[in-house]
Amino acid sequence: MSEFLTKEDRRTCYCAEVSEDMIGKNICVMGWVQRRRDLGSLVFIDLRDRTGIVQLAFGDTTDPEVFEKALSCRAEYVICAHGIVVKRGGAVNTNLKTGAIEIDVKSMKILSAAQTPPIEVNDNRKVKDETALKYRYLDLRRPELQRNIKMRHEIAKIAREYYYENGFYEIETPMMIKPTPEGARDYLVPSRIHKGHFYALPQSPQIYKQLLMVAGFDRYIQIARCFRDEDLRADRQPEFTQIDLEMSFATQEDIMEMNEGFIKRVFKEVLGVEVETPMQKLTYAESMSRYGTDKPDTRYGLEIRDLTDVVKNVDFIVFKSAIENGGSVRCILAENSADVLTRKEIDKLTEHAKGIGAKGLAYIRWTEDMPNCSFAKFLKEGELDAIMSAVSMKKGDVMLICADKDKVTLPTLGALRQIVAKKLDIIPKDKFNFLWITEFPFFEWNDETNHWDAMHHPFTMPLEECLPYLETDPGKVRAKCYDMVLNGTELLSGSIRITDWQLQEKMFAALGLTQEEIDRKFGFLVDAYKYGGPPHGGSGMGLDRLAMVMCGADSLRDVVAFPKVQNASELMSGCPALPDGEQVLKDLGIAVIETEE
RNA sequence: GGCCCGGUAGUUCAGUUGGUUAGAACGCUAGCCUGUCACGCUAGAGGUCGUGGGUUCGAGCCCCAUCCGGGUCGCCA
Repeated sequence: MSEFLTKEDRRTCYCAEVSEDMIGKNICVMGWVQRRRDLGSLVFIDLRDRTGIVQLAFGDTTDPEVFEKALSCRAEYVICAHGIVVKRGGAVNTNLKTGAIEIDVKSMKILSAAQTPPIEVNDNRKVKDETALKYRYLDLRRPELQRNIKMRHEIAKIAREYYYENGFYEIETPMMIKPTPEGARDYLVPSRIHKGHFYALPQSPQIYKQLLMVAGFDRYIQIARCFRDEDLRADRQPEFTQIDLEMSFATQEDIMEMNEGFIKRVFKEVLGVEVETPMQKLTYAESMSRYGTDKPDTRYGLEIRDLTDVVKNVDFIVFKSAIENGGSVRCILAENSADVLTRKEIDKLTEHAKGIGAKGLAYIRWTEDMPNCSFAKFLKEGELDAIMSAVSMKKGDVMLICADKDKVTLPTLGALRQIVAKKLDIIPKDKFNFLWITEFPFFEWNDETNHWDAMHHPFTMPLEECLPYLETDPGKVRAKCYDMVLNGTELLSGSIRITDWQLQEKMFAALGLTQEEIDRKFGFLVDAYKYGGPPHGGSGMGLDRLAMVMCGADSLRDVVAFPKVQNASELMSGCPALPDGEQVLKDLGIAVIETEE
C-alpha cells in the first residue's frame, strides 16, 4: 500500500542540487531508488530524479522503523525522504556531483512500491530496441535520454526566444486539412459528418503559412508537427517536428541569414560551440559531382574524381560503353586504406554498389610493390600509371571506380564514400560542418509516371534566368531553394515562393496539371495571390534531426519521447489499432476489406 | 515491395560436424556483513530456444513458411 504526500512533505530541492553548503540543514527530497546497498546495520540508497543522484544513509542512529523501510526498498521504488545533509562518513564519490555529502534520513515514505523492472534503468545496460520501446517510460528514465529530451526542450525554447525577438508571430495552422495527391502519402482522418470524405494530417504547414503572408502577418513561426505516411529510417519518423517559418519581403539571403542566426545561437547556448557564419554554400550540381549526394558530409575528404578524360582511350568495354552512352568514369581514392579495404571488403562494397544500381566496381589496390588492378589485362602500357597519377595515387591507397551514367556513378560513389569513411574511421566526431546547398533543379523526371515532378514543391520560385526554359527544357530550370546540411544530415529545406498567380498556373501546367485540376486542387491559393501577395519565402528545419545531431545520437529515437518503429507502429501502446466496436466504423461509413496477398 | 542482419533465462549474450540434464554475466529471492557507491561473500529460483510445419533414431543447430525487431534501397513534392 502506498503512502501519500501530506502538506509537511514539501520538496526542498532536486537530488543533484543537494550541496555542501547545505550541510546541517533539514531537507526533503523525492525520487526513484536507483540502488540499495545493504551492509547489515548500514544501508545506503541512491535516490534519482531528473537532475541526478544523491545518497541516502541509514545507520545505527536511524529510527528502527525508518531503517526497516529502507531495507524494504527495491529498485525504482518512489520515495520521499526527510533528513539532514551531512558530510560523508566514508570516501567521497568523485563520479557524483553530490559525492561529498549524503542525507542522514530521519523519516521517509514509500510513495510507490515498484515491481522488479523488466529492464534496468542504466545507461551501461544494452537493451534491444524492441524491449526498451515496449517499456519506454522506464527507458526514458535513463540519464542519457533524460539529457536528450531536456536538450530538445532547450532547443525549442531558444527557437521561440530567437524568432520572437526577430519579430515572428507564432501562429497555429490546422492539423486537419485537405488531402493532396502530390508528394508524400497523407495520413487520412475520416469524417463522421461527411461520410466517405477525409481530412489529411499536414505533411507541412506549407500552404497555410503562405496564406498567412498574403494575410499580412509578415513573419510567422511555428514549431509544427508534420505527418508523412512513408517508410521509416533511422532519421525519419512518420510524425516529426519542424521549426517552420515564413518571411515577407525577404530574399533567399535574408532567410538563410535568419536561420544561420538561430543555429549560431542555439549551438552557442546549448553546446558552447561557435558556428562560423555565413556558412559555406555549394550548388546542387557541385555537390552532386563532388560528393554524389545533395546532403554531403564534408567532415572528411574522399571526394569523387572524374576519370573520363584519362580513360577515354582505354580499351575496356565497361568504360567504353559508359562513355559512349553519355556517362562517365569516376572514382574515389581512399588513401592509406589498403589494410582495411581487403579484396573481401571490396567485394562487399561491390555488392553494395550493385544494390544501389551500379553494374559493378573496378578497383586499383596498391599494397605490395605492384598495384593490383581489377582491369589490368585491358590496359596498354602507361595507362595504369596515367590513371593513378591523375589522382596522385600512392602505395597503400585504394581506388574504387564506377563507370555508368552520372545518374548511377554519382550516387553509387557517394554512398561508397560514406561507407568507406566509416570503415576507415576518418569521420571527426566533434565537428559540425554546416553548408547550404542551393540552385536545386526545379523539375525531376519521373520514369514511372512519365512526367516532370517538382523536386521541392510546386510553389517554389524558379531562378529568373531559367524562366525561358520552362517550356523548352524543363530539366534546365533551377529553383530558388536551399537546404541546410549538417554532417550529412538534411537539417532544413526552404525556398522563395511563387507569388505571381499567372506564373504559378504556368508551373502547375508544366507539372502536367490541367486547368480543371489547378482550380480544384489549388484554386484558393492561386486566387489568394490575385489580391496582393507580398514576395515571401521561408523554411522548415527538422527539430528532431537538429536535436539528434546536437545530442550526438544516431537515431531520432534518442530524441523523440515516444517514437514509432520501422513499420510505423508504437510498441508500448500498440497503435495503430482497429477501433473497438463495429459501430465506430459504421458511424464513419467505413468498411474494412480483406485483401488477398 | 527488394536486399542484409537479428530473435536462446527478467536483461545482454555464448551454445562446436545435429547427440545425454541448454550455459555465463547482470538482475531477482534468501542469509551474513558498520562506510558502501557496479559494495562484498554464501546459497537458491528462473527456459514453449519467436511461432507453425518438415527432415531425422534424435533439432537451439538443417529445410520451408510465418511473425517480430534493426539497417538499407525503392519511397520520402
